[in-house]
Amino acid sequence: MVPQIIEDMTPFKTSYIPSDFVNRENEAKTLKSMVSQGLDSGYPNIHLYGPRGSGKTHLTHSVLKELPSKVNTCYVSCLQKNTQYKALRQIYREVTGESIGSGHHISDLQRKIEERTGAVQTVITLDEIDFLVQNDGDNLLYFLSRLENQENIGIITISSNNSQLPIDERTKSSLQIHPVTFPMYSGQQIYEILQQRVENAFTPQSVHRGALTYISSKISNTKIGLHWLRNAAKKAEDVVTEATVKEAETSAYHNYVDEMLDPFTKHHKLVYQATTELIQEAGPIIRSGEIYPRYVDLCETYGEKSLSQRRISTYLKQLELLHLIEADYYYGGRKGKTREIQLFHSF
DNA sequence: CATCCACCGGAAATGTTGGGAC
DNA sequence: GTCCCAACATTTCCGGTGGATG
Repeated sequence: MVPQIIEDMTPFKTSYIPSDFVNRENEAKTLKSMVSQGLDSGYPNIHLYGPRGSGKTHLTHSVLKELPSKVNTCYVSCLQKNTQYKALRQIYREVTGESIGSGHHISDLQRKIEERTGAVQTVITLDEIDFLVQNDGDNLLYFLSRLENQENIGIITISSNNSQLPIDERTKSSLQIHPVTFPMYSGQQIYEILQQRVENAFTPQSVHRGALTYISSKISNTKIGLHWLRNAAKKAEDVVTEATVKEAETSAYHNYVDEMLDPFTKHHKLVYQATTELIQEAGPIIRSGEIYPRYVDLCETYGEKSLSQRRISTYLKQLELLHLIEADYYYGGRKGKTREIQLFHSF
């Protein structure tokens, strides 16, 4: 149900792309000029890097939307498409409009894509690229870097974790990547961004200045900010005050976590639950070795078959890439080989 | 200076699944 | 159908790590 004081929910949907990007004017200009250069003199490959909720994905979508329709665009979120095959399948579907089953050989799919992209300008966006590279190495990027008619193909990779693509030098140098860095929003900038959404969505005078100031002082991730405002609006009678906002803080963060974990498995969620439980009980820092038995307990209570410790180790790594947890690695020393884990700070 | 901590993380093995060729 | 193949999630196996401790 849409709260009373929200006139138009659209600016609060995750799919909403604002027409102008407050405080991202420079990055927008850079990206636009790089991509439009591709139309006649060859597409550069671009790597976007910046903190979560700093506008990388949204800005990319808005720039690609403005390309003429003769240019093929594909968007792949590597959270789910974390192997070469799965990503290629998605690319094939977006380029041709036909979907393809799962039982083919990678080389068949590669050949089909090579045939289709040779003559047509194509821009491929690989969002959350770290998840694919971590799981499957640089096979996909290597293939893409070797496609015929490179000047017709633009690759945009997006990462919140690595300012450089974490891949083999050989592949990297043949890709010729132009980095674009998104700085973290300041409190003032977050304030302005949220205010713009509020103006478009809420009834006039329904959000106090103090409410926005409080949120902006706490976070720099716009995605969390939007969850926060939405939750505050649900709780509010007729006006969102600083008090309303404080009341909504916890639930807003929970909603954010739910959204981040949505594309992942039940076991990722159980690992996260085990971690937060332990942190609540035993202080802000825990060891990876404590998490596994707790996770197994949780599986038992929910009637799930638990996965191996080795598997959970990679799931923990993924929670780290999502910036839900932070980990310090020890490779020996008195503590042995282990990770010290805490919840992610500095939102 | 040898030993120990404690699990990281690479590599190979296993089991399941869908597809094409016959 | 049957057979073989590759993709994929997961398990199994195990070598490796370096500061503190005695």
